[in-house]
Amino acid sequence: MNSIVSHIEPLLESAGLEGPFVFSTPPNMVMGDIALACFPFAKQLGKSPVDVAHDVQEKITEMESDVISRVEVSGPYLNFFIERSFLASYIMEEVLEKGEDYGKHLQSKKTQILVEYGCPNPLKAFHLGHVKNLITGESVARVLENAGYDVKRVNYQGDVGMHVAKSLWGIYNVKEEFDALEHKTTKEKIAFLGKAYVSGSKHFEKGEKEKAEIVAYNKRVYTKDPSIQEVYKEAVAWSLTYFDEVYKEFGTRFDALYFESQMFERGVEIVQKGLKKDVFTKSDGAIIFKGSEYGLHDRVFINSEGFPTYEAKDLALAENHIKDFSPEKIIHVVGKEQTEYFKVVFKAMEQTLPESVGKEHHIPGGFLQLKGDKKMSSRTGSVITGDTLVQITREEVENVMAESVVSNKSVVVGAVAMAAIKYTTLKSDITKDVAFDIEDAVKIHGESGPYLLYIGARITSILHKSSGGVLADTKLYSTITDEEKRLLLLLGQYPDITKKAAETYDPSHVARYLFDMAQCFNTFYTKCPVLQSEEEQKQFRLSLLRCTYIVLENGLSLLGISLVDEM
RNA sequence: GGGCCUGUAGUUUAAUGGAUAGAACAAGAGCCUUCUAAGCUCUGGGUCAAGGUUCGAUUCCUUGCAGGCUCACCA
Repeated sequence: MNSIVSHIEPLLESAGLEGPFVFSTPPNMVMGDIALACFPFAKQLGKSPVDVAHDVQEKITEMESDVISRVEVSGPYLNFFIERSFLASYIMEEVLEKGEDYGKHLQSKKTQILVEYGCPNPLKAFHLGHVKNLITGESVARVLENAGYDVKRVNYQGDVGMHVAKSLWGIYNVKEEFDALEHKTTKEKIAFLGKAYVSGSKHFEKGEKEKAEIVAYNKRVYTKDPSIQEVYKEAVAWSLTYFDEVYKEFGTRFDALYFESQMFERGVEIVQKGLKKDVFTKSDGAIIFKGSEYGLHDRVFINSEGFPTYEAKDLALAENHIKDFSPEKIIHVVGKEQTEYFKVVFKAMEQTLPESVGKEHHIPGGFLQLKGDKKMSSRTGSVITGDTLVQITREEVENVMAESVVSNKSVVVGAVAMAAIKYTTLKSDITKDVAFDIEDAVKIHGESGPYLLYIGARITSILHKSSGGVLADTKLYSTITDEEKRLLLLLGQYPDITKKAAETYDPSHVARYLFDMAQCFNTFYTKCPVLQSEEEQKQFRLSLLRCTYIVLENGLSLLGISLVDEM
């Protein structure tokens, strides 16, 4: 739309209007292709919006234009009808010419953005919340790259802290089991660690004695007590190996991995230094930052034991981010429950790390709410892990594909399952909670990943049967149907959508757009036969298919979803 | 209790202050001798409540109601 509009604007200006012009899409395609509301001009010209619309319509109708076939007035709106052959050649040429670059943008200068996401905790299960975060973070990164930013993916993993202590307690509680796992598979090791954590957590809440033991483990981790190093390091290594597999499976990778244990000492230093400058204050043996003086709330940065809290470690992390890269922005894709936390930490950071000012941003991710509207917790042990989700989804896909004969079926099943999971995660506003219903997540009908993959398979199938032949020819075809026009208009909007997604750090715009586009394609598909039509029309439609495929592929790649040839 | 956020069909959701609030699922009725029916077509059903600002409010403001998150030694 962006580009087509640039052909309409001069007409409006010669009709006496002053920009900027804000165009929209009429509610119904019968009314027109592109709309302009005349409210803003009413004041300028001292007339009612309806009169303005009529005036302009009259003037534009008198002008010669290859772009506009006619203009209609509907109340205060001007509705433009684009010349169909112009629309077709204009959009199709651009899409075909740019190919995988269609919908990409350039920034005037190369700006680096750090995107932090992932952030699982070693020694703890990789549950659905992590899956959501991983998928979302990767997609945000891709959307920003597509918008011309130099994106660096960073991950911060919590290898120290109470959760680790709980797991260690659980491990030592059944140490023989742990030892026996040495040569077993990663999956078995991880299952064990998950259980150890649950066991530690339960005992932590239950008994005072166990609680004290766990707190002692926490201290031993911090003080690098030699007696636990071997087990601790081994268990962390298991987790990290597993995470690598998960990252690969979900199609993500990181430019840098940071660990909480690395931020420990520097975190203390920063806070101690800040204490001398009165950035922090002592309170009940702890060192706190008085967020309350800034309309926020107070937080402990170093506890009364002298250990840094997560807050202090985050200060050190930020320092590392800025030292290791040269970001203009650092985006933390983290759950929205940490919104208030980040406000306080960023405020403290303004003073401990002045170069961070204006760079740190928190993108609050919604929760993954289970159907029973309970926030999922890995404490209860009744969690669904990422592996389980993938497994259940695969089974669902296999059911549907029971009859179909495709080559390399298990690969297709995997791709379709992954598309289903990713699409469900990304289709709604990033900050909103995703109501997670396992039935819904594995959905492969309606607004879903597989629906999108399906149109890709349909297109591939037709192109395959079209007796080959490269169709570089974007021959103009004069009789373009309504379905074709609608599809063309949508294809033309794709670059606007990717831009909006980057501006709002929200890939869901792309997800929903692709669904609209796919719906539109399916209507075209049922109404407009391709291979059976006569030569000139067939050529045109084949080109349109290729354009649709390009946009589909580009858009899906921003969501981290790959197409399949058949399904 | 303080702060922050959110309330849209039965469910999950969309809508720079603008046209008849748009979809998906579920429900009901149709469509496969024709490019993949994981599809298409049709039907019913919705803005938490009350005020206010505005030519115009799902959108902005106030109050109420309901829910979520958070508020010192967890991450």
